[in-house]
Amino acid sequence: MEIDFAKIEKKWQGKWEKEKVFQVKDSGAEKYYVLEMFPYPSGSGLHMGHAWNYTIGDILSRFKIMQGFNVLHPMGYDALGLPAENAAIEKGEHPEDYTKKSVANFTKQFKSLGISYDWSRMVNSSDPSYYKWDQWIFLKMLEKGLAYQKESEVNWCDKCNTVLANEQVHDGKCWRHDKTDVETRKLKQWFFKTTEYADELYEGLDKMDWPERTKAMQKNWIGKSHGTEIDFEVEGKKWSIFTTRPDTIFGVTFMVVSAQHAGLDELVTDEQRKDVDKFLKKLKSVSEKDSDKLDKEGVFSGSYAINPANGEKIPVWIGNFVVADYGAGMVMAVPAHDQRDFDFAKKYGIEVRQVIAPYFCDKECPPREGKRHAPRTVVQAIVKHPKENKIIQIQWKKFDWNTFVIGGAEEGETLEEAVKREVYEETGYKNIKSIKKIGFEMRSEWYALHKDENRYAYMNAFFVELSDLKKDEIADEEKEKHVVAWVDFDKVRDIYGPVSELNYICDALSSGESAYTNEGKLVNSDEFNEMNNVDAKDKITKWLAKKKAAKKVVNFKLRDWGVSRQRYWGTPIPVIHCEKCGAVPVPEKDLPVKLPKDVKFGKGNPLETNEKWLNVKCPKCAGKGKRESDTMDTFVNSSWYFLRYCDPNNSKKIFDAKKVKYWCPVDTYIGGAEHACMHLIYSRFYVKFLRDLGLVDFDEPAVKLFHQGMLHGEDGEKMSKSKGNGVLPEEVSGKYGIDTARFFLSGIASPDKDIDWSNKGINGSLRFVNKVVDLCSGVKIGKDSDEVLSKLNETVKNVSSQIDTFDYRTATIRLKELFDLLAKQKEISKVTLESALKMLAPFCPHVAEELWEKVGNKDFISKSNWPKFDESKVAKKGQGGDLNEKIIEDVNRILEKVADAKKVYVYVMPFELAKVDVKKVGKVVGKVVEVFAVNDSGKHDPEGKAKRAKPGKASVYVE
RNA sequence: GAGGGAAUGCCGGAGCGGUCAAACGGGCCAGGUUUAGGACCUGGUAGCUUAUGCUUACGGGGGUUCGAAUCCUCCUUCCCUCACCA
Repeated sequence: MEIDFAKIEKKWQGKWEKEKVFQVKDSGAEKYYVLEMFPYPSGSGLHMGHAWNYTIGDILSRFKIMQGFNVLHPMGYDALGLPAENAAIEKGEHPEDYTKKSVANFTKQFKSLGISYDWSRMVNSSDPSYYKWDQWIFLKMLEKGLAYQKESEVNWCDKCNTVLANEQVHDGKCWRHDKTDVETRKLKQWFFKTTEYADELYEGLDKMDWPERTKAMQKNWIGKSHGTEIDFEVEGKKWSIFTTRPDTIFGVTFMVVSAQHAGLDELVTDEQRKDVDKFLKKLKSVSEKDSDKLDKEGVFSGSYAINPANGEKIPVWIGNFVVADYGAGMVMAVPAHDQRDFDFAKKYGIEVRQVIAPYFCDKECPPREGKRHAPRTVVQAIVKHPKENKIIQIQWKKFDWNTFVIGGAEEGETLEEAVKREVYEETGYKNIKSIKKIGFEMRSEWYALHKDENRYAYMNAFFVELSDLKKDEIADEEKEKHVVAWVDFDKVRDIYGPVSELNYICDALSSGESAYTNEGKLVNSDEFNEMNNVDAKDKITKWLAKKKAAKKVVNFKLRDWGVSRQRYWGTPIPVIHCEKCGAVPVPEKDLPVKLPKDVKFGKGNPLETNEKWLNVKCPKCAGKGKRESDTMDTFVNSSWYFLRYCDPNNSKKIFDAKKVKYWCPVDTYIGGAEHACMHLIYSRFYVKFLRDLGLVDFDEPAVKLFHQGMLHGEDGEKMSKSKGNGVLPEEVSGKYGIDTARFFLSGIASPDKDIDWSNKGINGSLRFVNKVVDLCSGVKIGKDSDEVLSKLNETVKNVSSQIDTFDYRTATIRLKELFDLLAKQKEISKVTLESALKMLAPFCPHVAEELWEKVGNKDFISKSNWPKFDESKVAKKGQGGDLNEKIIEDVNRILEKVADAKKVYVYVMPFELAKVDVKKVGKVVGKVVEVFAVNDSGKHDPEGKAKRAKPGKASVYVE
């Protein structure tokens, strides 16, 4: 039988619409809310990639309907935005008309895809009846102090001709124009206080069933960090400096203030003014080109700060690597223990003061209790051969270890002198070319077996170059102790005996000079010396707090959301500026503030070209007023649209709280990962705000989030008009049928992966669909074989859970297997055929409806009940079936392998399975066997041997 | 630099402690059908070899276990996100 895809698609789409198959009521059975991110209706229409995105949700939605849920599956348009306005500028078409046309076109295309949307609930954000509520929320935010205006440096994209939020700046470029540098401008802007919810936005993530990477991205973006605020006095003014490393306070040798800091001027002294101006000028000219590759640069401001820990006076520098609006915009620099500070200090010759010593405790000979020993200073020297690439290894005769040249420093001796002396004493070499310190002083602790005492060493490593091999005979006493050997420099890491600091020394030697950022013991830190630096963080904070110079704080990277845009096609901000009263909110009864149609596009903000709209009376004093001409960021519109779907036509309220309570939160939300830090954070913020207004009773917009992958063209490239690799749903539909394409795409890979379209590949799916059609027209209805029954039940079981977890790929495979088997049968029952068709329905809805009807049904398969499965009908393939039997089988097989065991413990889970017949098990092998039952918490497992016990499986422990 | 994810035949990808490595698709090879092509059907696609057989194989090294593609650990490589956040 041939199938006319175009014909049946039209037929069933018509029927679904006419019979309102997918329209839902706001009550009834258990609800399920499937949502795909609503699209921006562009003029170019939908391509196959879009179609696939929405199909992913459609499959889930249809499945949930058949499972008996009351499914809300709506669609709408995020219709405000720049492209419409740009089209207006380029083609002279009004954004409103452009949008209307695009929406109509999209809707037509959507409908021809046969997706299970309830079109009666469509929302369109460009409709005043929608954006009225954007304005209403704005007023509420204003009321609660969450919307505010401030003059600030903003991100400006020249191509968009408007301001961007921080989230919309990627890599210093505009998120829409990845070749356009974002500039900073000073403007008076409206902000939403997202920071008010920073902590909740951060902490809430842990509890959410969202993809790890999305949660990680959001965490990263919000950037919560615990630290200490330490007060430094700078020229008589208090600066609260944020740091996560209070333990390094004694190592602060300078301060760095951001070159962009607002209070910079006050810090610059007259003598330094010239240098500073020069520096700032240079920064400006560089940042345009390659701001990412900037070196750390700076200039001395002339001011000094007082370190509250020790009263020291330290210089304040101006640097290009400090972020102005994070923390205080000034940092305390500890060059010894922060790489950036280190680089900066080296460049400008500032002191590097060590306050943390790398600490090593010999694992093989750890210090013993009660055997204290006073610390002593020890030097180690890597001595290099004057000509060859070799170094000296001291091989100790009495103890089985090798070292570099090593020894204690004597009273009154400098470290260099000690090195010289030790080299001479141990090796006899007397002409040294250079001595170079390696890394920082260390702390090393071990138990010296031969002396029965603990050693605590202040260890210093040196790199020593000999100028020649002239040497004196060494003392007999030394000769007895060790042998001097030359070994390859490359093997430096292998030639050393059991001394734990080796790796640090070698790393420091090979990487050259750098800051030490790991853990260690405090040094040069007064009363905190020899304390572990991690413990010291808290101790020092408390100590400073007592002096009223510090407090523990939590800091966030997240900034407030700038929502003002200098463009036309957005939601007008409902504010009127009055000379007397300032910014006055438009009274609620006057909402919506509609966009005037009569404006001029081209230069500047179009809203300012309509004088009649612009000039109004102040609602407060009735004096002269001017409307706010900025509009809101379009992410405002998409932050709450999913709530409006629950009650889309309400003209009195934003929505009926009862309806939202029934439907929300969204159960499964599907959309691109690119929104992880924009739309998804904003809508979480909105939900929290609306919750605190008492309008909703949940904390997060969506229970589950799924990021679909992108559908690429056959060449593996992103589908685009310019590349000519786009695939249009209309064409596919005509050639293969939209259902065939759905089935094909479902079967390529997991829907969260990027996949490539393939004209060859779709043939395989066409073959399958034809096979199913042939089966339905040719098969003899009769009885099922056991094999068929088993396969059917197994398939129902698998496919049900696979659709739930978006494992569409495996589900299509199971369906192929099932239909393959059915096609081979002489006869099958009608129930079996129908069940198989039902499972096919979410993937191939039109074909399934058509065949459902062919088989003799009058109703819709889309509304039929999802088949149930019977575990007992699934054949035992050498396993399965009775768990008890299976476990006995398992155990016996294992026991045969471990024939020489004395005693065998068998663990089973869950608890109920303890009824495994012990005798039966033991008899087979003739061994002592004990069976334990284990529950989930590991109880009934006194010896902790059953860690590996898994439900339905036996775990064996052999003695 | 920080965080997240991944590595399995020619390719896309299943498998998530024992039954079982390579399901399922694509590609390729051979045979059948066919005037030919397409479509369709059958078999093959690590090696020995042609059998209801053995060997080698799940990025690499260690480990846990009676047993590891699967769990732990280190390393290598790749992808994504944020990156001077103190």
